Formats: sequence, structure tokens, C-alpha cells
Amino acid sequence: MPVARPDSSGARIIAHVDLDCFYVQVEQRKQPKLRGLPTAVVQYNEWKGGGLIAVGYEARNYGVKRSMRGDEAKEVCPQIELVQVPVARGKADLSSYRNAGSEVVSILARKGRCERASIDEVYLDLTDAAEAMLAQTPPESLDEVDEEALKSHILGLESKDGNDSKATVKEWLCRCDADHRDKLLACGVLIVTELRMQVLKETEFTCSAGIAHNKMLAKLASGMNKPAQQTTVPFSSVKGLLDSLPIKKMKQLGGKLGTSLQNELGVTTVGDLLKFSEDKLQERYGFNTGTWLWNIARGISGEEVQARLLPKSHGSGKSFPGPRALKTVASVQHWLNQLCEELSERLCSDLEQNKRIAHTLTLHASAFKSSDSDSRKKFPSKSCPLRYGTAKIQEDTFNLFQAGLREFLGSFGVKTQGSHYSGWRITALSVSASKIVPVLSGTCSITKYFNGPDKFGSTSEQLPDNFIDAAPLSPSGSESYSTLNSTELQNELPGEQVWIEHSMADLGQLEMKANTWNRLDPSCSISKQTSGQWFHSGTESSSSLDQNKPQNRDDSRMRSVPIKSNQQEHKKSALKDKGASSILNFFKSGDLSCSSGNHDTEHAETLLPLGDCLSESNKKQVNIPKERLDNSTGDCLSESNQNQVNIPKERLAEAATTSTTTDRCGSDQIQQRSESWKLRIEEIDPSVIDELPKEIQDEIQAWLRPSKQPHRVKRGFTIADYFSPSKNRLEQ
DNA sequence: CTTGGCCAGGTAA
DNA sequence: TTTACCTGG
Ligand SMILES: Nc1ccn([C@H]2C[C@H](O)[C@@H](COP(=O)(O)OP(=O)(O)OP(=O)(O)O)O2)c(=O)n1
Repeated sequence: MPVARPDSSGARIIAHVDLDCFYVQVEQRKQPKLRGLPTAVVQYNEWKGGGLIAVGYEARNYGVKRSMRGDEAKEVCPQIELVQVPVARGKADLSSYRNAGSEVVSILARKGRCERASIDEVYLDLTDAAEAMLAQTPPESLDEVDEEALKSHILGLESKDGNDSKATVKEWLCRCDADHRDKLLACGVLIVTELRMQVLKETEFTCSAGIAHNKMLAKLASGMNKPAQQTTVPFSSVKGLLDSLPIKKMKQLGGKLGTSLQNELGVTTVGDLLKFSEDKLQERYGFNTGTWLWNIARGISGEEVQARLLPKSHGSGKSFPGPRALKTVASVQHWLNQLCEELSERLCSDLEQNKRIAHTLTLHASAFKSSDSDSRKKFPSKSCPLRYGTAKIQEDTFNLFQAGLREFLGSFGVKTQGSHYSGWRITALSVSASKIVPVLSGTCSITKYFNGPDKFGSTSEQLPDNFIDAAPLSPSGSESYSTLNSTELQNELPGEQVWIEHSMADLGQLEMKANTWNRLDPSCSISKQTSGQWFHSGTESSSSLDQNKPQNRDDSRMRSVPIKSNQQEHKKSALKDKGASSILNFFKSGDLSCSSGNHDTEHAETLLPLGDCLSESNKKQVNIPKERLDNSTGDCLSESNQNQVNIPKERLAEAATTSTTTDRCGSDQIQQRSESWKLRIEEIDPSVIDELPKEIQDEIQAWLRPSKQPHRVKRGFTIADYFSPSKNRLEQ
């Protein structure tokens, strides 16, 4: 359910950017002869020509629709070019699209806080950039406006033929008697024009964009004029827009909730919602959703653009429809192994390129019972701590499946296990990795100790942007914004036969640089090659706390609800996941043993396929600009701050003085990094701590102290916890 | 279950 | 916390 959040006061400038028929563009770039031809991307063309998942604009003119079969598309448009989704391990492989999406994100993140909303969409908070432009080079001062910007659409701007003429647009953009909001919006239009041109120049992809004062309106705007166009929604045209907007067109109302609004309340347009009181909406749809509905009817949406460039989870799945449903444990295991291989590969890339580790492994399956016809029981999802290494993931996943199967079958159906008549059918399997956090960061003494005293000077290497700045696309091509220099790594891989050694070298970079690890485990011999790049300064963490602050731009019209804090969850997960997913245990466990040989080589097969990840050549390099996140506004969300026990206070103070000159990384990354501190600390074997210098022991104790305090405030509460007496009664 | 597949993010209990 | 469900690309 949507949750209302405080709207900002002083107008924000928010953009939503959406690539046009994205997968089709990716395939047309790969195969330029397809440009201009009616084209669609299809997966699995064996059966009825496969299913379309993306349709180019030329083909749309023939009535070709997504979710048509390839055969249907051919009927409607015989000359259509159908490009198949790549297949690997017997399943669709979406990596080329993920990588292309990353290219775009790295460009769009240049002018303000950027949130990856999907594989081909981002939100941008351009408020600061727009304010800066307005102060320095306001549109009204320009002699000439870029031709491309003049093609913008300004909702509500009356012009002949319903077509915004360039002269009219220029006049609107450069009006000196416009109010502040509209002037900022005009700046946003110019900035987004530049960004879109840059995307086209660097990636050959066209995109469409919406520019407005919040995410909801920006998203609506981006869809108004496609492809390769942009639209802005001035404040003055919001009411008119929502009054006539069909309720189901609003994000989050395209499903059951929207249908219920239509059927139960007789609502047809978003504007119709204005007729209902907040109480009434809450009564019917719950507290949070009621408030959210009340707000969106008025064009109010205070949701912040989250600074997050990377996905929060990775998943790999496959369905087995109809006659292909899996009937035996062996076939299930085979497919789970394939899915786990892919997942492990992607986790490996994420680790290498983004220095992130996932902590939770989850198995989802769909099943039915062939015997007892309509037992409506669902196959239960199961999760467990994630242990790195393909074989570990496969083993753990299979155990999750077996646990789920036992539960699914319940007390009966057990008799026929080995035979053909298993009594159950699996129609879908998927395995995913979540709770992904950056591996250690910071400039504390423990880090310096591990790094050696001389590694970091005052260069940009220790600045926060180091984490995601200047990122080459990874050699494996997976999503990455890290600093890891891929060409260096490739140079480390002269021949195939040494890939295991080099994998081990790469693994050695995990968490501890080589000499660090040697201190903790003398049996391990590791290359020091790129170790200096593993650690990041503490100022990045602290300074970017800034981004979590509400911007004191609250809209007084807005009805707000308490915001749930996630900090508590982070603490708990840090405590609970202790063990299996720890990097230290990761190294200590046999399957990722170091090369110097104490460990059995039977584990070789379980090594992460880092060699594979590195084997492909790097084609393009796209950098993230240094000024990327320079637009944060000051202090930190009180909610976050109060539970942000992981970062020592003195470093917060230190950061406050340096934050204006340093680049910032995303607040989500900050949060995650803070958690990773905690994980590190709590996962470190006490006996290891004892061997460290006194200075470091003290620091560790200092870190641990706040997290061991009892909760000061009840956080992480839900609205129900807070307001529902029935729930409390239930618990007695 | 009986072919729209393969994801990803979010809320609620 | 994990799990179910919803919504979207
Ligand atoms: N049910 C869906 C919807 C989308 N996609 C993929 C393919 C699309 O190319 C990409 C982006 O989705 P969009 O909804 O943005 O649609 P397109 O980019 O294809 O077209 P448009 O130009 O209308 O945005 O996500 C998918 O695999 N399955």
C-alpha cells in the first residue's frame, strides 16, 4: 500500500526519465540494420513464436502489442522483425538489458540525486541544480534557447493546433514574470534536455521525460508524449490534469485498489476522489492508504527521490507451464542448479564491481497437487542466510525447496517419492538474493590498520565519490558503478588455466586487503593488486547522512502519517545474520579457501567464477560525474539519526565540517554502509579482536556500545501498532 | 494446473 | 523476522 509522506515545501524539481521501447532499442543498437524497421523483442520463439516483451514504435503502428505471441504479431505485421531474448542455462538472460540500463543511469546521475526506479526508469531530484541555474544563468537571461528544449511540451500552455509552437515554448521558458516555481521548472526543462541529449550521444538511446514538482506528477508527465519527447507539468495545470485523469492511470491504482475505487465508490477520475473525506477513505482502505488517496487527489506526493543507483535484490527464475511442469526431485534440482548458477554469477559481479554482499537467500516456487485436485494450498517461500559460492547456494536452495515441499505436502502424499507419480507438480521456480549491503567502508583506525598507514593521501581516492565514481562498465558487463579498474584486472588474467588462482586473488580483496587477511589467517596468500580501492573514507558516510533529512519543504495542505523507520530492522538483521553470511566466515569456510593450499581442492568447483566474470572484454566506459550528488541539503533525518548508532559521533562531527567540499554518495548507500559497519564488528570473531592492537580494540568497543543499548524510542512501528487497540488486545 | 515470462520494489501482518 | 500479496516494468 502506498504510504503518504510529507510533501516538501519550497518547490522541488523532480524528473522522471523513461527509455523508449527499451529492449527494442538495445537490440537495434546491437543490430543497426533493424533501426527504422518494425521490431519487437520476443522470448522463447518455439511455442507460437514466443511472447513479445517489448515493441518498437514502428510496430505499434500496426497494432502490435506487448504480450502478443510472435505468431500474432506476424499476422498483424508480416514484415516485423522479431529479436529473441538471449538464452543462457536454458532460460532467458536479461543481462544485456540490465547493463544497458546501467549505462543510462550513470549519465542521468550527473545532475542531481538519482533513483533507479526500474531497469529503464529513473527519478531525478534536480532542485539544487535548478536553483543554481536560476541564480546564475536564468532562462530569461539567455539570448537563445537550445532547439531541443523548444520541443518540450508544457502542459496547459495554450497554443494553436494543440501543438506547442517553439515560439510559445520559448516564451514560457524565458518569462521573467513567472513565479518562482515556474522559473525553477523552466530550469528543470533545460537541464533534462541536456541530460537526454547526453544519453543519446553516449548510448544511442532515446528517452522521454517528465518534469514536475513531485515524483507522481513527473511520472505522469513522462508518459504523456513519447517517444523521445519531454513534458512538464506546471503547478497551475495540476488540478486540470487530475480532474480528468482516469483513476486507473494513476500509479498504484492500476490494479485491485483502483478497481475497488471504481466499483465501491463510483470514482472515475482522480479528481473524483476530492469528494471523499480523509476519514472516509481511511475507513474503507486503511489509515495509510486513505491518507495517500486523499493526498494524491490533490496532486500531493512528498515521496523523496532516493539516492540509489543499484538494484536492491537479484533474482533468477523460470516457469514450467502446463505439460512442462516438473514432476521429480531430480528435475527440480537440475533447474534450481541452473538458477543458482546465474544468481551466483550476478552476486559475484556485484561483489567485484560494487563491493556489495547479499545476506539473504530466498526460494519461491509454484506448485499444484496432481492427485488431490483443488487443494488451494500455495507452495511456501523459504529463506535462509546466504552463503557465497555457487555450490553453497545450490545446496542451500535445494534444502529450502525440500523444506517447502514437505510443508506443501503436509501430512500426506509422502508415499510415492521415488516414483513417477510424485503427486505434485512444480510450475515455477525462482531464487533470489536480498539484503544487499556494501562491504566495509570508513577511515577508522581499524581500516587504516588493515590498509597500512600510507595508502590514502588527501587525494580524491578517499572521497566519497570514490565508491561509485569514474566507473568503467564491468568486464562481465554487469551493473556497476565501482572504482575497480577492470583493465587492471583483465591484465591479471593472461591465460585460462590460472583463473582459479586469480579468483582467489580477487577473493582476497574482499573486505580485507591481502596483508590484512594474512594477519587473520597466515595460511592465506593473496595478491595485493587492487587492495587500496576497497576502503572508503568515513567522511563519505557521515556527510551523506545529509541526504536523509526532510527538506523542510512541507506542504501545509498535506495530510501526513508517521513514517516508519527502518533503522531498527537494520540492527536486528545485523545481529541475526551473524555467522553464515559473514565475510570472515566466508573466507574461513573451505569452499572459498585461499590458494596456499590447506584446503581441499574438492572445493575448486565451488569457487566463485570470477575468472568468467573477468573474461569478457570491456566495451564502453561511462563515468559518473563528481558533482553527481552535490545537491544534498543539509542535515539528517531525525528518524535516521536517532538510530544511526553505527557511526561514531566524533566522525559525524568531523563530517559536518568537511561535507561541503566532498562529494556524497547516496543515502541508501550510507545507510547500508552503516549497517555494514555493524555487521563487520559483530561478525568479527572475538579471538581475532583480541589479537588486534589496543587502539583498535577500543574503537571496536566504542562501536559496539551504542548498539547494545536498549531501544530508546519505539521505532519501526506501524500505524496499526500505534493506533489499533484491537491489535493490542489480540496479543494478550 | 490446463503457456504472457522474468523480473524488481513495496506494504502488511 | 519472514512470508504473502500487490503493483509495476
Ligand atoms: N511486462 C513487461 C514490461 C516491460 N518489460 C521490459 C521490456 C521493456 O522494454 C522495458 C521497459 O518497459 P516500459 O514499460 O518502459 O516499456 P518500453 O520501454 O518497452 O516502451 P515505452 O516506450 O512505452 O516506455 O521493460 C518487460 O520485460 N515486461
